[in-house]
Amino acid sequence: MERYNFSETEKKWQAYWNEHDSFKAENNSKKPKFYALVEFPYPSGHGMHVGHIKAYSGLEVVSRKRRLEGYNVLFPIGFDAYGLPTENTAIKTGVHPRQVTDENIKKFTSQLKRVGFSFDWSRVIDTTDEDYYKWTQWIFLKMFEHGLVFRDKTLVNYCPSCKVVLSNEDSQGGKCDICHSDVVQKTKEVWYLRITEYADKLLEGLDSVNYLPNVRLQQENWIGRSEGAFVNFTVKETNEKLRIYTTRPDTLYGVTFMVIAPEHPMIEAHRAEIANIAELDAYKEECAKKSEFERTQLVKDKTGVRIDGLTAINPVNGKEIPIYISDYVMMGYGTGAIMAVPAHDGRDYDFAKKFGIDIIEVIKGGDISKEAYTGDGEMVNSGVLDGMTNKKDSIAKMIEFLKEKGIGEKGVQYKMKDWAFNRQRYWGEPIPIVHCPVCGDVPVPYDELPLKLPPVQDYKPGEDGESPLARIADFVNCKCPKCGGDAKRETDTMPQWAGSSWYFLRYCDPANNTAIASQESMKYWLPVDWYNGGMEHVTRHMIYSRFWHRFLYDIGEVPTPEPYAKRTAQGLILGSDGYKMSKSRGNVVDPNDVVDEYGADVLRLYVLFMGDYEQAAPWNESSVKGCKRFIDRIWALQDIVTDGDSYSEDLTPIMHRTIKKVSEDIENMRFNTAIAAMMTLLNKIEEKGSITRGEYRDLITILNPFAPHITEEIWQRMGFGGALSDSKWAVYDEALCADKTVEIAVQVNGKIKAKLNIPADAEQDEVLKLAKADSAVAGLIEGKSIVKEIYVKGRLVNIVAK
RNA sequence: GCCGAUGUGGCGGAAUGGCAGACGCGCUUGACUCAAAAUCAAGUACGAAAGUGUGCGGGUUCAAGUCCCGCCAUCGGCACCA
Repeated sequence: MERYNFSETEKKWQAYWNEHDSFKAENNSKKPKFYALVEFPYPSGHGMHVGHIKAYSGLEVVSRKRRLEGYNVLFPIGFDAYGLPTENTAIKTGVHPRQVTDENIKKFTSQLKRVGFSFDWSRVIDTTDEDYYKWTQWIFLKMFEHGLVFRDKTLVNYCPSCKVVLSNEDSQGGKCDICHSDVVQKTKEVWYLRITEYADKLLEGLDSVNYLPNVRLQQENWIGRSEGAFVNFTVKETNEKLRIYTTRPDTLYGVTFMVIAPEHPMIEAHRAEIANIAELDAYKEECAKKSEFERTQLVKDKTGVRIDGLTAINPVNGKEIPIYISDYVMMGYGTGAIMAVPAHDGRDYDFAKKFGIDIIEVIKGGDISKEAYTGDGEMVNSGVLDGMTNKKDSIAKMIEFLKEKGIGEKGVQYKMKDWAFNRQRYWGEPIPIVHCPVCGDVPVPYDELPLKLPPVQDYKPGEDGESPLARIADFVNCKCPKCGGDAKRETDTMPQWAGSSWYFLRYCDPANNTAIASQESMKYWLPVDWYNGGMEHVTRHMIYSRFWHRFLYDIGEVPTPEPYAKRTAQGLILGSDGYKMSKSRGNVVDPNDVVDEYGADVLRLYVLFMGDYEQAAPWNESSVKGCKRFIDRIWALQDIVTDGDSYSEDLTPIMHRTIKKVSEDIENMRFNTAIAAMMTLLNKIEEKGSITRGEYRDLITILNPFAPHITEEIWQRMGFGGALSDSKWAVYDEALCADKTVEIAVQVNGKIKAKLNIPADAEQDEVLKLAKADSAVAGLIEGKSIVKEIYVKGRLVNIVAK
């Protein structure tokens, strides 16, 4: 047998699949459907990364198995091509982003094809395509129509380097997600999507889907629902209400001061009444200078200033308490004002200690002279609540009390904020809104979509934080669609998350030019049966797309409330040095290099064999060679193949066991142990020295999803008929999985003393007799009384002797 | 700080409460070769042995990597969220 020529063979089969449309999904099929989705890549200039290969290989294997099992499989791919890196490359090199994108997509496509992924290439989408973003704009307008889009002037996260407004999601940790520079706070006119209106629906929806527990948890944390109460305090001097939100209304009697955010409007409204307004202004200015990062991450010590001239009255006991401003209270959460209970809140405690404020215990159990007590206990000094010990009951009772007295009510808050939806950049979907001096914000009529991104020469952002589109007079100046008067177009574009929020819908029917996709196609394919991707997309992309999908469901445009029935996530591939792969570290592995040297099958096998699919694992060049050896040995089996479509007697149990193991492991994403099981089988076959045609056929069938090229080639050479990709998955018989004889361990008092070869179905009496007769065992139990005898079938015997 | 995950040979990692270290890498020895690579064969947790070994300390059990209690470390998410 000649050596396996992987490069020739892989090209041959890739061409074959291409010509035969082997992986084309059928929209009108009687077969059961399976929709497998992987996160479509952002086509960056660096080309693909082995991490992409691992991310796609998981569902690639599942998809190939499903096809052999008789499913009509939709396994699509596309490109999430709008975004800053492309625009920045364009600015740096002077090449238009359209051209940069096209080149990058070409590069990615060729890389993906070289790996032999079974994507349906007839359904490729590109979010920057006019026929695609037309529908992104269409969905935006639908949201506008339904009141989910609004404009507001607020403090936003602004990246001075990228010159764009960032969402909270894009500026986690106070760093720009794209360029990693520090984000600053800036007042800006911002478009928002009212995602908070969907907070509860997004939470409830989690009950109906099968997400990895960790994924679900992160989404829940992100939405951050908390239940509590709103309480109205009164400001003595102005007789106005100061409204707060608290999750612990049961501690109201322990309130000894109040704190409001530096930006709280009460200060501006009562400048005249406040004696130390200059001091407050100075503090406010100091706070404004701090970035959100400094404000939340670096500040350990509490700072603040007492408002001189305003006093609050605790509505439950009439006590007068001071009001402070401090930056540990945020304007963006709750009401921007809190009641402070130093005895039972760590932050309030720190503040009270620093400013010498009273600390009143209302829950017994801690030592408030040392620290705040946040645990449970008996209520004291608390009027109607005194003597209660259950926190839940106390809270309920207090809420009831507040309601009765008309001073407060139950309330719910979310950490999730509305989605800042505009960017001052060129390479994004234009926001289809016209600003009319008469009519206000007017949507571009649906029949004028797509609102095309004008081809320009100069796509650098404006120094003033304006979009480059603002400089294009042709684009900006227009007529109001409503009144026909002179108007100006919105010049900001959508964020990168827009196009990826609905792409899975487009795959159902990618060429449709009258709808996002036909109802028929969506009814057939949705929901996505299995979605795999990175943990880093769990809180942003996943939340956004679930929001869009749920909205489309609510207005009757899609047939399912949830887009993804199941969600898993792969672990990172680390560099061989154990660090995250990055250009700057120089530890990035290019999949092309691996394909050149070892072949696509080896690359695919290795990324799945290297460890637990969901865990991170470092790249190891030597281990890649191990997979190469495996492939070559599978190839060499052609030399020892013998006639016979059935299994040989001695290999029957392990054949059935391996098929079972591989079948089950693929479903559980335990690809590493599936491959290990096939290696074990191979070892056994080599030890035996021969393999029947039937055994070989089934072995390459279960290996096919992992290593499709070599298995197709062997299939053809062996003359099994047709193409393996059109064949059937191997079946196993549970009854034939067990070996006839087994080796069991013999323990005395839990320690292994001997081994026995016995028939698998041997009875306990028989086995114990054999065990006691063993020379190593006999001596140990002689003269002792046997307390207990345990026999675990096929495993071990344990004799407990005293 | 809160939430979650993880901790097993030289390395990546396997183990429905039932023989810890499957499988792969690496390494050692041998074969082939003038030699090397590749390939093939044997071995490979530690210990001379009795034995000892799954981050540490306890516990349950005939039997614990696995279950329970208490720690430690690493990673990830959230973070003055009231």
